[in-house]
Amino acid sequence: MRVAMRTDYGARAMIDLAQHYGKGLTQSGTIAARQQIPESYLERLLTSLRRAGLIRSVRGPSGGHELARPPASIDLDQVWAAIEGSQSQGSCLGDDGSCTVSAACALQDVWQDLEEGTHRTLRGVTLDQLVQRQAEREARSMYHI
Amino acid sequence: MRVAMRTDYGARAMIDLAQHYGKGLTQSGTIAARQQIPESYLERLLTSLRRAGLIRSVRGPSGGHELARPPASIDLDQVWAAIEGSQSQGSCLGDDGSCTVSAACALQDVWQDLEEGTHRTLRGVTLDQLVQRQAEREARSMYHI
DNA sequence: AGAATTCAGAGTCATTTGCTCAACAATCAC
DNA sequence: GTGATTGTTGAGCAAATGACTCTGAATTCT
Repeated sequence: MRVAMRTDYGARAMIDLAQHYGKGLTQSGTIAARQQIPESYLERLLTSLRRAGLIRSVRGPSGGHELARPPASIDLDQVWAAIEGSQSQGSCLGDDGSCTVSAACALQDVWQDLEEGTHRTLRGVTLDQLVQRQAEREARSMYHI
Repeated sequence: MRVAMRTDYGARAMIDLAQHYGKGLTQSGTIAARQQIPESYLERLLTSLRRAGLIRSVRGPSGGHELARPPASIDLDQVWAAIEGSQSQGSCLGDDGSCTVSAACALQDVWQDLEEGTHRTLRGVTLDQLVQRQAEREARSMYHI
């Protein structure tokens, strides 16, 4: 039950784009270098993010990527959904969401609570909040050195 | 980010044992049949649960398993820990819990929040609560038929 | 035309999952 | 004690997943 690498990659890429929002396009290679993400893997993630309508991409020389909307209007729940995709079903739960063993399975409620809790945690955490937090942290770490 | 099959199996097995708490030992084959879990796989899970001190096992003919403590004193967080084991690290987080990319990574807080939220959801959901819920659900489904 | 960049699909390699098998150890009935 | 019955352990396997790469397009700028 841990966060997948690609979700972390995707989130970091989005934060990177948020940090440069309004300053034109950013190329995948640049993001990959800054965030230490394998480039060819990142491109694949950017595709998912674009399909979800979170970023806009331009090809050709001097092409790149940028956020499709302002950082304040994008939260981690959207990023999560874009990347984690539609692969969420809980164990004893079938595709329709009901328990495959017992219709009275009390566990399905708990597993659903878990998922809802995840969404609740991620929802509301916007990219600009993260950019701001990051800036604060960096400033604070300066003093520590 | 979904609940692993074995966690669901383990939880169901524990509920099964809770339903028969105080009525002596229950054999793995019986649990496997009732909960529709592959028996040889279940035995392996029961070992984990026993190592965690959640159940007590007796071998030999008329052997079996039973809860080591009353169902009210065991919650899903303990079951989770027993089965999910010690394999929790979040993406950009190294073994020490700090971000491998940037010490100022704002994401690590979020990922940690996710994990804490999971524990918070599971903690307090005791086996006897689940048994009770299950009974209520079954009673309700009787009326529906 | 040619270079730089994104886009798309298949393909690789290692890990994890769900699960089985076989040998072993303990316990009970006789 | 013998043998049947049950739990315990370890090795191991097939399929899925995950992280990542390669190749070859498509697109756009100069």
